Amino acid sequence: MVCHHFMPRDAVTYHGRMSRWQPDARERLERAALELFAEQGFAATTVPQIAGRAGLTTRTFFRHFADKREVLFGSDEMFLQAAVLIAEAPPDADPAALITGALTAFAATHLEGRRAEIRRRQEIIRSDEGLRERNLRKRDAVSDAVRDALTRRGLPAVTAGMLAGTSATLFSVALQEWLDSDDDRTLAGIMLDGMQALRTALGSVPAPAPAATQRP
Amino acid sequence: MVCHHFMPRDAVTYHGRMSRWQPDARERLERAALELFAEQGFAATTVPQIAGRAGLTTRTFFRHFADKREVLFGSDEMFLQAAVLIAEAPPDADPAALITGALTAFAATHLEGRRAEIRRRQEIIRSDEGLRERNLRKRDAVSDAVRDALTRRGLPAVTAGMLAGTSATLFSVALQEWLDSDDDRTLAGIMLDGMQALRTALGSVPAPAPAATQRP
DNA sequence: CGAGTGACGACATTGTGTGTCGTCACATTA
DNA sequence: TAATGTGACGACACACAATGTCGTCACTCG
Repeated sequence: MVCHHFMPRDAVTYHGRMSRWQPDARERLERAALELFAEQGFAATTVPQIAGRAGLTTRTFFRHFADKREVLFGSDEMFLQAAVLIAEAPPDADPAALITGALTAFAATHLEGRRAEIRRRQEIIRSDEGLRERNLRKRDAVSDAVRDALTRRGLPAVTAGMLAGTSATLFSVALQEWLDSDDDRTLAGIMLDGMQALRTALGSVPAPAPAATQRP
Repeated sequence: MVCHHFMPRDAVTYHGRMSRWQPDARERLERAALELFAEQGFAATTVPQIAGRAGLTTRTFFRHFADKREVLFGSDEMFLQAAVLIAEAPPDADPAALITGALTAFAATHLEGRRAEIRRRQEIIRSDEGLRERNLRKRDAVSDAVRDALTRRGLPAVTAGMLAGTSATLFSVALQEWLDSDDDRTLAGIMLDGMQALRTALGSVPAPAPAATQRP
């Protein structure tokens, strides 16, 4: 019953009319969460803390993000664009080249050049089990999208699944290597190297006998 | 302050001395959870319900499982045995054959022949977002173990990472195909097919020019 | 000017997960 | 046989996550 009739907190800078609330609620929540996670860790910060720092309520936090983890992955729809690149490529392109092409293009657009920033984010994710799970889920969503794109191109289900999974692996391994390295190797370069490494490791043997039966 | 001095519920069958509590608490919890999940879905069943059906308390449930999801993955340490197979193989074996060998051996030991049972479990997992996440996390743990095993064999980091990720993908894709199919194809066969499909999809082109630059 | 919409605050409630303590069967040792 | 762990569990309390519901207000659009 006690409605405080909130006026927007001190309006230091505003142009035009004043809304009842400051805009950018979602972005404010993301920033506040990132700060608090860096300061005291993910598990130790509560949703009320995040909302409080953003000048909002707990309920509003959950209106913008499905759960506490999601605030770190909220602006990640862009990852699905890799699948779009594959779907829109010329229909006769080689699948493997398609994948490395989409991945390197995506890297050049969104990742390349901001290694420090991404490294900080990855550090937070690595620090918490739940966040690692969510990260895997996001990766899997992209893999699913890639698989569908490849399937629509006429590839058989198993092939599409294997290629999609491989692309997710390639992205993940290359990203980790890129973040761990101190020199200025380009992410795209690491990706090409990774793909080549897999090719040689896999192609070295044309699948002879049913492999040494190593049963205990 | 009200301790009920619980004696074990009706001891219909028991041999030897009677403990204060029935044994197999963990197994009882797993069975009760599986039943309830099948009856009313994962999200709709609460931990108190599970514990109640098992004749235990909520607190005891969380002594055996870290969270509600884990009750479905509790007896999965066996998956790590795939990594052991790889680590113990002769040091000069081919990495790719090593992976398919370990995977098919594992499948033959634990999966092959109980498709219906595994299908029921997978159905529950597929029905809930949180369970899918946890499933991915388990898969990733195996992948990590495989990567370490390959690294200890002297493979470079990127190659080990790519091969480990590929093995996880292969397992996942093959398992899904196996569960979806009605005929009696063997899981090991599907795995070999999947590996071959990836090989041809990847090896078909020796990486010519830097791939058609498909930048929007 | 009046109805609709959308974003938010306020409040209540359920469920998850944890800390803490007491109880008792069992094993160990004196 | 008696004293002393130890381990598994019940009982209780509690913080926090997440959701449902309602009221308030600014902003539209007719």
